[in-house]
Amino acid sequence: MGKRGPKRDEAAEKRILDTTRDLICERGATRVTINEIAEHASVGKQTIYRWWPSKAALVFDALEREIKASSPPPDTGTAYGDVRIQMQRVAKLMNSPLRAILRELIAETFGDDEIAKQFRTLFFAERRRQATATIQAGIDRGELRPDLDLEIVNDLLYSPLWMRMIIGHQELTPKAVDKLLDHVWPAFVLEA
Amino acid sequence: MGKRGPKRDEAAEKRILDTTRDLICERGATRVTINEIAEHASVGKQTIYRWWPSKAALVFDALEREIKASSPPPDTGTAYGDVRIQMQRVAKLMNSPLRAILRELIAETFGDDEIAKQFRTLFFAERRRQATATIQAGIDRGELRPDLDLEIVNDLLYSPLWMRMIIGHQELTPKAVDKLLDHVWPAFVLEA
Amino acid sequence: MGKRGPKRDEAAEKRILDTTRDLICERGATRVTINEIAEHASVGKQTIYRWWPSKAALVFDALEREIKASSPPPDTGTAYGDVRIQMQRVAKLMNSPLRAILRELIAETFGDDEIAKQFRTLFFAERRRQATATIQAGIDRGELRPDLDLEIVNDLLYSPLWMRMIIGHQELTPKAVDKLLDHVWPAFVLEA
Amino acid sequence: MGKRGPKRDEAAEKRILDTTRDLICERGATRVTINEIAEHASVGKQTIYRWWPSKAALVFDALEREIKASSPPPDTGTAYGDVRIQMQRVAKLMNSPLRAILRELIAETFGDDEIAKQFRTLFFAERRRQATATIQAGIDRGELRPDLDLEIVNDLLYSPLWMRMIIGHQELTPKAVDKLLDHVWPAFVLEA
DNA sequence: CGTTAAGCGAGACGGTACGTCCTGTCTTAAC
DNA sequence: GTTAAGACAGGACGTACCGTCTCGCTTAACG
Repeated sequence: MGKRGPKRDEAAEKRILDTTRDLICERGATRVTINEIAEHASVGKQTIYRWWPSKAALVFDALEREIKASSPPPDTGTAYGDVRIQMQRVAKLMNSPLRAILRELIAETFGDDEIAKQFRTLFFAERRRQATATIQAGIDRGELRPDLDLEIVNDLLYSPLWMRMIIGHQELTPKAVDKLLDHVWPAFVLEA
Repeated sequence: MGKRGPKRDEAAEKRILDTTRDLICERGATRVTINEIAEHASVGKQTIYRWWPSKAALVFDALEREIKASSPPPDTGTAYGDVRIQMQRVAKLMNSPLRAILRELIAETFGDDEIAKQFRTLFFAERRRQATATIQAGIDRGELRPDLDLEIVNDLLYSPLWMRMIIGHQELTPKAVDKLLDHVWPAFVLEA
Repeated sequence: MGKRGPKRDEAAEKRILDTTRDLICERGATRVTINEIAEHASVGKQTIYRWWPSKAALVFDALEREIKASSPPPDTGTAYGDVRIQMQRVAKLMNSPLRAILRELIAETFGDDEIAKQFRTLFFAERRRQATATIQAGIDRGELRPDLDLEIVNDLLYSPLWMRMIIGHQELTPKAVDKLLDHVWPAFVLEA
Repeated sequence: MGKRGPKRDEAAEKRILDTTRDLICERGATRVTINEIAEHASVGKQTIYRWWPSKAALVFDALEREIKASSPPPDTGTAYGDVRIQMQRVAKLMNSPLRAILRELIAETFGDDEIAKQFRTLFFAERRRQATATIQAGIDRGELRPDLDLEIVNDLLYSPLWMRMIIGHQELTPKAVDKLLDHVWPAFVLEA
C-alpha cells in the first residue's frame, strides 16, 4: 500500500533545474540567487528547499542531469586513441557554457563538506572509473607499462585540464590538449 | 612638503592580516565575514576597506605575507632533485593550515575577475617561474629533453597537487608526491 | 436526485472545533495556525477549508458552539435584577478561558469585513437583542424611563465590560460588575 | 565617556514613521508589510528592526507622535461642557484616518503582551488621566455626586466610543456622541 | 451489485512576508 | 586628521503559513 498524497511534481523539478542551468551559464557563478531561480521557474522557494538542502546541491543536480546523457566509451583500438578522445571530451565540456556550473560547483565544494564528498564520489570518481578502464585495457594489451598506478595516471592526464579551467592560465583548445597528452604519454608506454 | 597626520598604522595592518589568517584557518573557507575580522582585530571596517578593495584581496595579502619568507631555490645538482624538493615544499604548504586560505582564494577567484588575474599573475605565475627555471637548467645540462614545453611540464607536475588539495580525492603525503613525480619523470628525460 | 457519496464527517468537524478551542485557549490569540489545527486534529487542511472560508469563520464557529448551550433569560421580577444577572453572565464568560477566543475574534474582525459583519450581526446583535428585551420590559413595567434609547443603554451597560476584556485596564470581578451597574443605573430609572 | 560612532538618523526615523502612518491610513490595518514600509521610506529593513522590536511597536510610535501635539484641556466652566468637548475630540480622532492605526494597535495588543501594557499605560491611561481631572473638578465644584468612582465614570463615558470604533455597530457622529453623554449624565449629577 | 461521485488524511504546490545577516559606504566622537 | 565604533541603504537568505490542488483510499446512494 503506497503512500497517499501528491507526488513530487516532476515538471516543477525540471523547470528548476533548467532555470538553474540557464541562469548560471549566462550570468556566471555567484551572481545567481535562489530567489531568482524560484521566480524565474515560477516556483515557490519552499519547493526548492524541500528537495535540495543547499544551492550547491541544486547546482550539482543541474550539472549531473546535463552530463548523464554521456557518450559511450570510445574504442579506437589503442589506449592512446581512447585516452585522447576522452580528454578531448572533457576539455570540450570545460569549454562549453557548462563550464560556469563546473566552476560554481568547485567553489561550493569548499564551504560544504557534504557537497565536496558528493562531488568526489559521484562526479569525479565516475569520470575516473571510465578513464581507468581504458588505461587498464592498454596495460592488458601490452601497450602500457604494467607497473602504472592508475590513480596517478588519471591525475596526470586530467588535473592539468581541471586547473586550466579553474585558473585559466593556459588555453584548453583541442590542440593544447593533444600537446599535453603527447608530453606525458612517453612515461606510460613500455620502453622500446 | 611631507604629509601631515599619522601614517598607515602598521600595527593595525598586522592585526587585520593575522586575524584574517587565523579565522580562515580555524573556521574554513566561506564562513568568515569582514565584520568579524574587523571586530576581532579591533579595527573599524573602514580601515579594512581603505586598504583592500575586497575580501579576496585581503585574503590574498594574508597568504602572500605568509609565504613571502620562502626558502631559497633548491640546488641538489640534478633537475630531478630540485623538482622533487620544490614539489615537496608545495605539498607541505597545501597540508598546512594555510590550506584553508589557498582554497578560499581559489573560490574567490570565480566571482571576481580582478582577483582571478591577480592570483594567476602574482601567485600562480610566480611559482611557475621558479619551477620553470629548474627545468630549463635541466635541459641546458642535457638531463632533460630539449623539446619540452615548459608550461606543460609545469602543468603536469603541479596540477595534480592542486587538484588533490582542492578535491581531496587522494592524499598529499611526501611519499605520494614522490610517486607522482616518478610516474611522470620518464617522459622528461632523454631516451637512453 | 440526492447527492451521492459520503456525508460530512461530524467526528472530524468536532475534532476541528475542539482543537481550535483548545489551542486558542492555551496559546492565546494569534499564535495558532490552520496547519497546526489540521495536524493536531488529524485532519486534512482541505477538510477545514471545505467547510470554513477563513480562520476567523472557524474560530467563530468554535465559540458559537461553546455558548450555544446558553442559560435561559433571567426572570427575577425586576429589570435591575435581570440586567445584573445578564451582565454577570457576560463577565463570567469574559473571565473564562474562552476569553482568548473572544479576543481573537475581535482581532480577526479588523482584517476581514465579512467576519466583522458576521460578528456584529450574529454574535454582538444576538446578545444585544436579549439585553434589549429586558430593558423594554422594565420600561413597560414603569420601572425605567420611557425615553431611553435601547441601543445606547446597551452600549452603556456592556461596552465597559468588553473594553475591560480587550484592554485589561480594570478587573472584571462580580463585585466590579455590580459597581459598574450601580453607577449607571440611576440614569435609567424614573426620577422619584 | 560618551560613545563613539554615528547617532540615530532622525531623518530616517521620521521617514519611517511617516510612511507607517500613511500606508496604514490608506490601506488599512493588516495589509501593510514591514518590507513595504522599508522600501517606501528608502530605508534598510535592519534600520527598522534596530529601533523597533515589532511592527506593533512601530505602529505605536507612529500613532503616539501623531497625538502628542494634543489640544489643551477644555475649560467651559461646567463639567458637562468639558466632558462633552473631550468626548467629541476622541470621537473625531476615531473618525479620522488615524482610526485605522487605532484599530491596528488594538489588534496587535492581543498577540504581544508588551505592546498591550504599553498601550494601556502610555495611551489609554494618559487619556484617562485628563478625563479624570475634569470629573474631579466637577465634584469639587459640587456639580457631580461626590461618591463617583472616577475609573467607572471613565469607562461609562469612553468605552461606548471605543466599542463603536472597534465593532462599528453604531455611528460615531457628533450627534450620537451627545446622545450617549446625555443618556448617562443623569447618573452623575446630584439629585435635585 | 458494481459504478461513481463525494469526503477524507496527507502533503506538495505557487506565493507572500518574515526577521536575520552581511556588504560596502558614511558619520561621529575620541585620541 | 586618522581611528574605532557603528548606523545606514540594500539585498539574499532560509523559515513559516497561507490557501489551492492532487493523490489514493473509503463510503454510500444510484442505477
